[in-house]
Formats: sequence, structure tokens, C-alpha cells
Amino acid sequence: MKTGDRIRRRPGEATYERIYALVRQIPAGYVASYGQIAALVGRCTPRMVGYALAALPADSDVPWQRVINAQGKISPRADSQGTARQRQLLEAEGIRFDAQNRVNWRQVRWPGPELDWLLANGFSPEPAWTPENAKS
DNA sequence: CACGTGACAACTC
DNA sequence: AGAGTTGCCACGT
Repeated sequence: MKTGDRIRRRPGEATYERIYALVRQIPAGYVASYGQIAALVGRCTPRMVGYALAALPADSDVPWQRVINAQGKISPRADSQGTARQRQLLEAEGIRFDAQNRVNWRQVRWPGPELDWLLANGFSPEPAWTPENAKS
């Protein structure tokens, strides 16, 4: 170990790629929060998840629309049309929004990947916390 | 409920 | 090679 090794990450596995790998596991009909993804990735902030998703190319195979904020709402961003598109994609997958434009977390929250998948892909078996849990 | 605070990697010159 | 730019959040008070 040299003095610059703050974060141990596997060679070739950039943080963004790990975020993408995780988001790819979210099945249609479920959504995850930025904080939930961040907790699974480890050494990652919810904001970074947003950064990573914002950097995705349009033709990406990552289901970015399945990640929303802890309030259960679609995060506003620069391109307002993108927000509408995200909602459209989610509704096509069966996600319902209430009058406040929020989803019902208890119904559609992604439980997370299988334990063996986590282990096989170098993720921590137990996420420290999720924002939704921390509040309650 | 509104506000301020915390905290990061990838890309582009 | 290094500095500057960019970008979809959560929490406590």
C-alpha cells in the first residue's frame, strides 16, 4: 500500500461503472433511490449516483429511469423534458405516481440484488443504511 | 417547509 | 500533465 491509496477499488472498476452495474440489476416495475444505490456501492454519496447517471449516453443500456430521489419523486434536472420522459418510462413499466408526483416506496422499492450477486461482483454484503430506513 | 451544509469522479481543454 | 468544468442528492436545523 502506498500513501495515496485512500479507496481500495478493483483495477478496471471505476466508481461509475459499479454504479451502472448496480442500476442494471433493477428490474422493471421497481425503483431505487440515489441513496440506496450509493449505500450499496460503498464509499459513494447519493449525489455521485446522480452525477453518474447524468453522464450516461442516450443509447446506454442502463435503466437510469429507475433511480429517483428519496422523496419518491423524479429529481428535477436541467432538461425538463427528460423529467417527463423519465416519468413516462416508469409509468410504462407500471409505476404509479400520486397527486404529489410521488411513488409509493413501500410498493415499488427495489429490495436490492441477491446476496450472491453482491458477493460475486465485489459489493458489500450489508449496506450501511438507506435514506428511507434512516428516516424511520 | 425552507434553508444551509456535506462531499466527487469523469471529462475536456 | 494538471487545472477547470460539469452534473438527475440527502440530511439536519
